[in-house]
Amino acid sequence: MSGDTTSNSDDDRPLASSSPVKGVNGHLNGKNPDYSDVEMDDDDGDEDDIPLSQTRRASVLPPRRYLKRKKAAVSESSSDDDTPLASSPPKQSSTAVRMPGAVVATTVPVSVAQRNGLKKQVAVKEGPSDDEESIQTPVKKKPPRKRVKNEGSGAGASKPSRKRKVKVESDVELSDDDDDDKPIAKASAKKVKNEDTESSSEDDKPLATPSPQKAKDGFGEDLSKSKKKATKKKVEEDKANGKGKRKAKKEEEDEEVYRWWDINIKEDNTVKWITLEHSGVCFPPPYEVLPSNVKMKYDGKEVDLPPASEEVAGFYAALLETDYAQNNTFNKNFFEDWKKVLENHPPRNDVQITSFAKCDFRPMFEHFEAEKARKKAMSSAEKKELKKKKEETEAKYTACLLNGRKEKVGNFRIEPPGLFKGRGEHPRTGALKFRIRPEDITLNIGKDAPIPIPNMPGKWKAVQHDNTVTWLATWTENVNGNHKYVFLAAGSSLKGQSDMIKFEKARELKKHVDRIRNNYTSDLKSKVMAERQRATAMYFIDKLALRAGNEKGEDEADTVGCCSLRCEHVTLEPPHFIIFDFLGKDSIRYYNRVQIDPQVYKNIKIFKENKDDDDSLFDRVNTSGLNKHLNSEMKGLTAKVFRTYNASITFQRLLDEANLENASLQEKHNAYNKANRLVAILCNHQRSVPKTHDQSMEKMRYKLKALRYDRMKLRHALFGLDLKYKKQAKFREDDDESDLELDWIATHEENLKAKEIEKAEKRFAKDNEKLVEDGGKPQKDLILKHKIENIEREFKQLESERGKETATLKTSKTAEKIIEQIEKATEKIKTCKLQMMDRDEGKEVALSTSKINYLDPRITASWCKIHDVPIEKLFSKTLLTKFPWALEVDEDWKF
DNA sequence: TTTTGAACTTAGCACCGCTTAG
DNA sequence: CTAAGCGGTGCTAAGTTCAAAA
Repeated sequence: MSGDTTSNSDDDRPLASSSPVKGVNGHLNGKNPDYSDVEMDDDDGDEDDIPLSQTRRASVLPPRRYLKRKKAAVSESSSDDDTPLASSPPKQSSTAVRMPGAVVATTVPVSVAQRNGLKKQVAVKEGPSDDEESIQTPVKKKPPRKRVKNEGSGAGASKPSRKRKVKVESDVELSDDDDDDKPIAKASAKKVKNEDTESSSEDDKPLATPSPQKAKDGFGEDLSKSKKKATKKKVEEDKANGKGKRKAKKEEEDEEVYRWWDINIKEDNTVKWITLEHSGVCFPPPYEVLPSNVKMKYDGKEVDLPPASEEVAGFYAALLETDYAQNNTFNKNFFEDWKKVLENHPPRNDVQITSFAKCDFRPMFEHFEAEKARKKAMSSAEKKELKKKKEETEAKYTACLLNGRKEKVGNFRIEPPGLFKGRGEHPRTGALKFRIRPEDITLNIGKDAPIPIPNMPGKWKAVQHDNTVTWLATWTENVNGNHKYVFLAAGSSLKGQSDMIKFEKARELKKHVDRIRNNYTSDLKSKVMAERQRATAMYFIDKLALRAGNEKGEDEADTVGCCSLRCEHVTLEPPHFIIFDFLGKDSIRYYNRVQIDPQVYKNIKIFKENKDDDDSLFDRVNTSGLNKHLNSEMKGLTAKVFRTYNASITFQRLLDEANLENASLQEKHNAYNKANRLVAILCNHQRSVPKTHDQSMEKMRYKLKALRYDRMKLRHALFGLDLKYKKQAKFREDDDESDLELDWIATHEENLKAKEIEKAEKRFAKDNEKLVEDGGKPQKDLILKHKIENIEREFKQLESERGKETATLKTSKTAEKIIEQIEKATEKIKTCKLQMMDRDEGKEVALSTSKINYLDPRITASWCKIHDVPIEKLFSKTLLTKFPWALEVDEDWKF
C-alpha cells in the first residue's frame, strides 16, 4: 500500500492512484514557490500567447454552481491558501509569469472587445502558426443547457427512430455477398449441440433459423479469420484431451448453445436482428390499499386517504428510517408531488394537508415493517410456493426469440412507481415516479411476430419494427425525461458480441497507443490553446483513466469528468503534484494526489490563471471535440476506450508480474484479487464501507491479539523447559506482543474461562441427555461442579503467571512440539494480519464493477488455465454466462 | 454550429440466499 | 442448528457516444 504518490511514473502505465484515501493533505501551499523552476525547463517560450487567450474570464456562470460547490463538502482541502493560482488572478499571474505580449491582458480584466484586439496581438506574436483558436473568445459560457425533457406523455408517437441511417435488407444482403467466399453461410446459424462437431454442422446451414445470421455475422477481415481458425483448433484439442467431455456434458444441459463467437463478428453491425419475437414487458401488480386500521396522521389526526394518495404516502413512509428521509430536497420534492396528487385525491375526512412537518407516516411505516416480518416468518414451503407462482407468471417474459433462437431478456419487469432516488445532490430526488401503463410503452418487435397483450388494461403507445436497435420496449420516465429500455440480458448474443467488440477495440488501441501518446505529449506544448488543453485532457484520460465528462444540466447532480473539470477541482502542489478532488459519476468522490509531467503541471497552472474556482478548467475542450480527435487517431477510438484499455492492460501486466511459482490456490486467488483491486482503484470504483466493517475489524483485531497471546504462552512454556531458547532471536518477544497489556490479558483470560465453562456445561447437559435416552440416569451435578472447579484452578494458575515469563501448558510437550506450534502460530498471525489488511484496504473498493465491465474476461480465462485455477473461483455464475465467448481462449492468449 | 434525442454501457446499493463460524 | 457475514443479483440511476434537429 502506501504508494501514495506515484512511485511508478513509468511512462507508459497509468499512474496508480493513491487509494481513495481521504485526508492526505500534504499541500505545501504557500505562495507560488518556484515559478522559475517551472518555467525553466520550458524550452519553448511560447507561454506568452497562451495565457492570453486565456484571459477572458467567464462571467456567465449561473451562480448556482458557485454556491453549490461551496456546499459540497468535497473541497475543503483546497481552501484559499492552497490555491494560490486560482484565487486572485491579476496579482500573481502578471508578475510571476511574465509574458510580454500578454501583460495587458492579464492584468486587466478583459472585455470581449478587448479580447478581440488582443487576439490579434497574440497571434502575431508567437510564430506563424497561430490560429484562430488561440484567441477565440467566449471561453466558457457555460451552456445554460437545460434539458427540459418532460412529460414524455406527448403524442409524438414513435417514428421509427431517426438514428443512423437504417440500413435495410438490401444492405444486408450486400455485405453478405462480398465478404465471403463461403464460410459465412456455414458459419451462420450453426447450432452446436453437444456432440455436434464441426464437420457435421459444416454444411447444414439450417435455414430453419432464418438465414439471418448471414447478415450480421461475418466479421471482417483478417483478424476474424485467423481467429476463427484458432478457436476451432482449440475446440478440437479440447475434445481430444478429454476436456471435451466436460464441455459436452455442460452443453447437454443447455440444450443448444449458440456459439456466435465461432463466427466472425462484424464490427459494423447496424442490423441487429432479422426476426424478433417476445412477450412484451411485465407490469407490476396494481396498488393494494392498506388495511383500514393503518392510517397516517396529520397534526395528530388520522387521515383517510383514497388509494391514489395513500400509495404515494406509502412510498415515503417506507423510507422513513433511511437517509432519504433526512434529505431536505428529497422531502421537499416528495411533498410537492404528493400535494399534487392530493389535489385530485384529497383525504376523505377533510383533512387539509399543507405542512410536511405535521405529517406522521409512522403508522404506515410500522405496518410495512410488520408485513416484512410476516413474510420473513413464513415457512420455507410457503415461500417456495410464492416464488414458484411468481416465476410462472413471469416465465413468458424471461426469454425472447431472436432470429429464431431463444435469448434471455434482461429487465422485463417494468419499474414500479415510487420516489425517484437520485444520487448525490440531485435536484429532483424524491420526486414521484409515476406508474407506467401500456400507453407509455413503445414496443419493438419483428414484423411478423404476434403483438403481445399487456398484462394490465390498456394499449401500447406504439409498436415498431426497427431491426437496427436492440431494445424490446422503451418508455420515457417522468421525473427527468430519461429514456428507459428493455434490453436482452447480459448473457445474450447481442450483448456478448458488443462486449467482445468493445474489448477488441481496446486491444486495437495497443497498436496505436504509442503514437497517440507521442502526439499528445508534443501537443502539450502546442501554441494553440485548444490543442494544448485537449492534449492535457488526454493525458489525464490516459494516465488516470478519468471519464470523458460531458456537460450536465442544471437539473442534475453537479458531477464532473475530465472535460468538465472546474478549476476548483484541481490543486497544484510544487514541484509536480496535482491533487484532484471532485465528485464523479454517481457523486462518488475522486480524490487523488499524483505526480504529473512537468509540462502538464505547467499547463494546468496556465489554464487556471485568471479563472474563478467555478470556471471550466478546459474551457476549449468538450467531449465531442475530444472524441472526434481521438477518432482521427484511431478509428472508433473514444475516451472510454482508454479506460477499458488501461484497466485490461494493467490487469494483464499485474497478473503477469505476480510470482506464483508453487503458490497455493489461496495465494493465487489473493494475487488475482490484488490485481483486480489495483484496477478498481485506478478506475475509482468505490463502495460504501459495509455497515459491519468496523465491527468485523474489531473482531479480527481481537482474534489477532488472541493469537499473539497463544504464542506468548507457548514461548514462555518453552523457556520453562530450557532457558537456552530464550537467547534465540526467534523466540524473543517481538513487537507483536508488546501490545498485550496485563489488562487485556486479564480480560482475555476471563473470556476464555467463561467459554470453557460454558462448553463444559453444554457437554455435561448433552451427555446427560444421551444417558437418559439410553435408559441410564444422569450424572450428578457434582461432576459438573468439579469440572468447573478444575477450570477455575487452571485459570488461577494462568493468573499467577501473568506478567511473568513462565507458563504451564495443559498438556506437557516436548520442546520440538512446542517449537512447531510456535511456528504454526507465527504463520497464523501472519495470515490473520494479511487478512485484516486486505479487508481494511478493500473496504471501500468495489471489485465487481471492473470485473464486469473493464477487464477482458479472456485475461482471466487464460490465467486460470496457466495457473490451474478453476475459473468458477473467480467468476460467479452470472459472469460465466455473460462471458461464454471468452472461456475457450488458450493459455497463451494475452490482452 | 449547438442542442437535443436516442441507444447503449457503466455504476453503486439494497436485499436475499447461501456459507460458515460458532 | 443458528446467527452472522458475505458474495451474488436485481434494480435503476447515471454515464458515454453518435447522430439528427434546430
